[in-house]
Amino acid sequence: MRISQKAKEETKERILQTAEDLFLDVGFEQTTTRQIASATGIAAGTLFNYFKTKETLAMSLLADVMNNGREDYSKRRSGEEDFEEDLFLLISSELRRLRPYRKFFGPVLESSMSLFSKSNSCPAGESAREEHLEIVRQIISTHSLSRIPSFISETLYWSLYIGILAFWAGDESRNQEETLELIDYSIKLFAQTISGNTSSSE
Amino acid sequence: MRISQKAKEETKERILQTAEDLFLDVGFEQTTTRQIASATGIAAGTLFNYFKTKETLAMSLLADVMNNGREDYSKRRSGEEDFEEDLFLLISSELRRLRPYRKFFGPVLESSMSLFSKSNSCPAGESAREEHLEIVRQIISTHSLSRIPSFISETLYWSLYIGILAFWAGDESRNQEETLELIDYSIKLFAQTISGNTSSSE
DNA sequence: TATATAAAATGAGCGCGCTCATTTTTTTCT
DNA sequence: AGAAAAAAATGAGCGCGCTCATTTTATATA
Repeated sequence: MRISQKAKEETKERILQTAEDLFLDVGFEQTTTRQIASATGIAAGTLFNYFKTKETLAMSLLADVMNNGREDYSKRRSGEEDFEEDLFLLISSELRRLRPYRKFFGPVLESSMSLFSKSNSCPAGESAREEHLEIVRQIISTHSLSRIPSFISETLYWSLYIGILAFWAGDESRNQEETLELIDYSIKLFAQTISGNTSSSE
Repeated sequence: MRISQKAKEETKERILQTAEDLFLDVGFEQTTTRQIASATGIAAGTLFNYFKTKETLAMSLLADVMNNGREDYSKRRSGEEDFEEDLFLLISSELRRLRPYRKFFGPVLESSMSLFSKSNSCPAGESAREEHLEIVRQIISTHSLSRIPSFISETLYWSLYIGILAFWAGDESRNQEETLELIDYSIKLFAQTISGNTSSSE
């Protein structure tokens, strides 16, 4: 059992590596699961013993990368940041890691971390979202008190966050400066809402 | 040419009607293009002479409905509304019309009006977005002056708007009260950003 | 080591969205 | 009306993601 277990792990790694290469090379949609399988040296059907869907495979790849980004964030964080700096550090840490995968990021996340679909049956995507949101919750609770329902603040945050990712994926401005600007505004906006100083009609 | 033109229009209408029935009955993904074709009384391939993709067909359906919503908005608008009321009227008018299609709204919009993909080659979706944004631009320009770059305000708005639609599509609270709450907060949030009273760090 | 059992790999094949060479229908021209 | 040209409908077939009955391999038991 020991040997086989290890072998399986290795195969899974090999699939991920092959898929990454192909996705980067020819894109997500253009890469077929048969290509991935044969380049890995396994049968077409075997791939699906390791990953339920092509989507899941890709998301698994990207979730890993985003996890790394979140680890970077934890390490870089000094604890002295204010609310907005803290959020900025989180998001920019993720984006830094995601940079090489920008090319096929859009198509994958569209369906995997999408705003729609209650349970999209892609556990990697689900947990990536949950872990990201958990950090955001912590940032909120350490830095301020939210007077608004948590389902509201989470939905608002996730909308803005996905919006940032989407914009970033297609941002052709030099060094993605426009993305940085968008992040700034998004965070400022979110901070204001969270802190509850709604200026009109209450 | 006259006769055939009219016949084509009718066929297109019949396809749309059949598709609507099937999408409502069994859902978007569960309905096959072959089903739609045969229920309409045309060959499988013929359907694609009228609509480039299954997606386009569905989006065409929904874009129509959203156009109606926007017409409702224009009619209901008194001109006395303030900025936030005006936006609320726009969004709620659309949602009222979309209500019957909530069931298959999510899956379709996910790919058709998505935040990702620069040009998704679904003209109906593209123009629905453009027309919606045009109204928003007008609302902004009549009610206030925006001090922020327009690509920022549009991106922010669209993120929030898509977030609302997504939440709404899955909102099981009585009368979608939670959606109303989300709309309120989203608009308030957007209004603050637009008006430029960013309270911190400038 | 031989046998029984469980785990993993396999690839033919399904149903899907969609294409395109061919056939059928409609329009135009004399 | 009949022939030529243009437009539209057709359905066999492609390549895709994915399934599943079968075969192959690894493990446990004696």
